[in-house]
Amino acid sequence: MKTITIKDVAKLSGVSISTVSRVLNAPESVKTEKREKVLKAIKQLNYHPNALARGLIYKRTKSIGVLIPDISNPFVAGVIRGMEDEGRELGVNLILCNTDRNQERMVRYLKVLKEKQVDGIVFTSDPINEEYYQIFNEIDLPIVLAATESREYNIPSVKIEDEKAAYDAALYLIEKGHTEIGMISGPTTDTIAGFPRYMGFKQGLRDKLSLENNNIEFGFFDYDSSYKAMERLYDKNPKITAVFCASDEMALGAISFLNTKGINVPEDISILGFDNTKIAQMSIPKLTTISQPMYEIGKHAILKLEKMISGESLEDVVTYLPHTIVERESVKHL
Amino acid sequence: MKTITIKDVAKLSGVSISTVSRVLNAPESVKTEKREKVLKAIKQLNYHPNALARGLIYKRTKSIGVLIPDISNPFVAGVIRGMEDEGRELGVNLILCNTDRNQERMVRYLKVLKEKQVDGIVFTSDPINEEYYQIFNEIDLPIVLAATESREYNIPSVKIEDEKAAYDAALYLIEKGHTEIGMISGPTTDTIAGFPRYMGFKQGLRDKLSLENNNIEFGFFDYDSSYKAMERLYDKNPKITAVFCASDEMALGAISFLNTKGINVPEDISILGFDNTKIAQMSIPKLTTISQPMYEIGKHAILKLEKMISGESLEDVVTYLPHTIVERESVKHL
DNA sequence: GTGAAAGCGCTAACAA
DNA sequence: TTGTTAGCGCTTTCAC
Repeated sequence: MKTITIKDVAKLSGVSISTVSRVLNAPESVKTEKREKVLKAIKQLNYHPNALARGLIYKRTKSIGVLIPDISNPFVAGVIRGMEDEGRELGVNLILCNTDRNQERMVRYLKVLKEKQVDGIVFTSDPINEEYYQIFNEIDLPIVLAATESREYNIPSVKIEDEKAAYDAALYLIEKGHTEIGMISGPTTDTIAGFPRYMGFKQGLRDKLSLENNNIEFGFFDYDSSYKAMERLYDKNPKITAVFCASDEMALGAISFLNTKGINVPEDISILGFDNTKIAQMSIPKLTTISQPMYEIGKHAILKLEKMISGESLEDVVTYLPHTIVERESVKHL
Repeated sequence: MKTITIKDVAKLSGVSISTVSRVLNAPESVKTEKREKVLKAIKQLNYHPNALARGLIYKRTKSIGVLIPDISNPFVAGVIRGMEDEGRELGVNLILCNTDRNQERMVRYLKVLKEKQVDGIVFTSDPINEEYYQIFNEIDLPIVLAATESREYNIPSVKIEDEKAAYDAALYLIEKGHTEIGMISGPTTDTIAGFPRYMGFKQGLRDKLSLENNNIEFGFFDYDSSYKAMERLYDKNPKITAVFCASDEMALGAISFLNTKGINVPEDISILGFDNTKIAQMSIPKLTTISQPMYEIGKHAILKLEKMISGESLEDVVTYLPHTIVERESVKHL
């Protein structure tokens, strides 16, 4: 299968390759008659310009690399969806890379992305440490963080205010009449979704209930660890009437445990989730949850990255998108 | 930020660019001393070979385009996960394209993928019609279908045997003692996940129960339409003791409806799902479901595509991966 | 308005 | 073992 090039088009239409190039890039600069001939030849030969050759000249590939922990995580998938849609709008494609939080793998990906001349990188969802920062630096590509941030290294980012969201979560539960409130938190070593939500929650209770809350157990944002955390929490304090979970999946784990004990949600215990992924609408009961604008986070991240790539200045390096509380069925007003 | 090239490395290490190229591609053919010098220069300059220039010569980019309906669909995400992992193994990257089943969008994507010189395409999850076939033909790139197939056009594909899976689903329910069985099917116009599952199910009941089943309602594989379908089904025949749903999400929709009626799953009515996505493990009750090997489908698709790209012959154009039944809690043995 | 030719960064003969 | 050079497919001066 011979690859057909601009030369073939030129020959068939009886013009020079420059003219063909012109009808591709500045059609008005070519006399109508010739232009038509060229266009016809392009159709006839089913010619597609070679983006590699173009990229070599333009130094822009309209491709960007996306580093994510795992595409099968619904939250991540939601963010990616927003990125892809915005990418289509802007004519850029996404190269997907699952890191599984494996640093070595990330370094390898970054290397091939650099070689493939991607215009930029968006890094999603994971905390940034000194080492990551070094790696980003070395690769020397525009980068934006989506659903994560890095104040100390001043990398552009898009996310919600997690601490405030958790604070609001606490307030919401209090408003609903709860005073004996528990939390299933992510690990506090997680500086994005763990620690800030933990802190925000505690602060909310301190401010409104003047109480130092110790009804907190920990898991890893997933179903199983949360199931067990709920068990511990219930053992520790069965008088709890509401628990705030640091992710929707955790909320489901908690509900599942309570279900085995014959404890009803929300009649006996209220559950408040976090994320508002699709499962929040499909569980029984449907989850009341802190909604993160996953799709918007993705869109904004791409938008911001494009600005960086094209050298525009950013209005704000760190942008916070608003969270909301989506009320469904898992929290009861006492 | 000047892009540094093979020339810079050559100059710094005092050799010709060919030598640099050699240490990159056939290190043993270069004398140790020079090789070390070159390697040192590469490190020092933080040089990354330009994959565009390479691709221009090799006619191979180690990138492949992935056309999916929607990444936020957990089934699709599972398949993509498998593809990406296999891709990493083989050193190829995935360019993600959400089509939302929009043909125009698909055509545009295919065009830019062609221009970007991807080595091949994997098309996921949607039925193929005459028009699609034409489009694929025109683009003239190796293509494999994942979780879909096209017998008439003989396009290589990887999926399960949907009809047999649905047949097995019917048999399973019968084995569990059910005789009054319903189904919530996808649209029969869907030639992949709709019609075959519908047919397989009916055939199962015919073979084992000698009965022409009419307890079938239709939805679009999603929660809401299935919720309503379950309502219709229950109105039509409240004596049903089991229903087979054409997707896990549908199963959840059905369960949700039953729940509002105070009908317990599986005590009063058993529910059998399809897919075995993550939600099947997180619902109450946990879903007994027909498991599709999403991850494996993805891996195999990439493997097969790579074979086509490298000109190897395929053992089988159409490959069927085995499905299994994962027993959890939503089906009761009568 | 159009064509010839240089050059993007690299690999692969071909010489030496 | 190494260097020189042509050429991958394209855009872009620079003449005409």
